[in-house]
Amino acid sequence: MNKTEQFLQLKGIRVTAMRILIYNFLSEKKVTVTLSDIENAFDKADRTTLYRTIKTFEDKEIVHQIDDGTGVTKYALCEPNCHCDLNTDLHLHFHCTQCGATVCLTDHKIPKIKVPNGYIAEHVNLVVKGICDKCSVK
Amino acid sequence: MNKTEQFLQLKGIRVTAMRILIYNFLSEKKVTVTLSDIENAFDKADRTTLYRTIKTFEDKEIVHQIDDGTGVTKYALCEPNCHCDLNTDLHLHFHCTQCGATVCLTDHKIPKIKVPNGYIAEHVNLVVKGICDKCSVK
DNA sequence: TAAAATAATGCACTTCCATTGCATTGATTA
DNA sequence: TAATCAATGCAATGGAAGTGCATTATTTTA
Ligand SMILES: [Mn+2]
Ligand SMILES: [Mn+2]
Ligand SMILES: [Zn+2]
Ligand SMILES: [Zn+2]
Repeated sequence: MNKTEQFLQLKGIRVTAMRILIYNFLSEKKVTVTLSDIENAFDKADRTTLYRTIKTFEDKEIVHQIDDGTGVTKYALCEPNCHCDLNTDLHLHFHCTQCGATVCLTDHKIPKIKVPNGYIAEHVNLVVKGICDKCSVK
Repeated sequence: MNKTEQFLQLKGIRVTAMRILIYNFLSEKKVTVTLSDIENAFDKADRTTLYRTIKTFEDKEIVHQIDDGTGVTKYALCEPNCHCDLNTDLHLHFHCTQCGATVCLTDHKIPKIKVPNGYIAEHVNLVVKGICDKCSVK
């Protein structure tokens, strides 16, 4: 049993071929991926299975969702010390309008946001759009 | 010719019955609205017309879009000194998870966000989720 | 180990929202 | 008034997310 399999088991989910494949696919990626990206990478597999696999990963805090405003949900592996559940230590996300890539800026935390009296802030989503490092040097 | 009609003409679009109605509907609202909200308010009108009216308003910077992460696009009238085009003076948006309302916090500007070297920030979308003032007092 | 229980997968179908083509109606201008 | 151009209405499309149910695989337990 290798690292990936051990990790999945530790997270309390059954270790299946599909889950290992998807997990490894995500860990090789430097950027966030959509369900379609996964579909294209595993065209033999059914979309529903991929969809449910990613949902399971989400539930178990293996991946987190990113809503970058493009209308398509992006996913990325959580960092070892990620606390998606607690909504603390939230990093920001960057969407490149040139190449379309969305990346986690894991060590750029979201600053404290002030809200008016009476409002209770529970969660913050912050997406910066612009040109990424790879596109800006071209 | 009243205020609304003058305003629309000033923005360089034809003054039609539908546009006046939708503009007034938006200006009476304290919160952002969805296309469905407008549909429900004007059930005699065709959805496409409402859709295109709001798109025209957007192009002419009469309204701005808000993506609050619910998956449905919200719209709100721009403030008199709104610069949606320049991406300057961006205010933040608040989405109440209790009543579902999304509001513009027009005098809560988005703080300067640092991005890594090589990245060029052009636009920032910031949505705070939580409990709004009306819901928190209940 | 075999049977029973539980979870994962695959297929078909649905829902929701955004968007477009095209014909028609209405407004503006020459 | 006729010609022109924009707004409206209808029908259809497309993309993405989500669900019900039968089948297959994995795990439990007797
Ligand atoms: Mn992230
Ligand atoms: Mn706003
Ligand atoms: Zn890029
Ligand atoms: Zn509320």
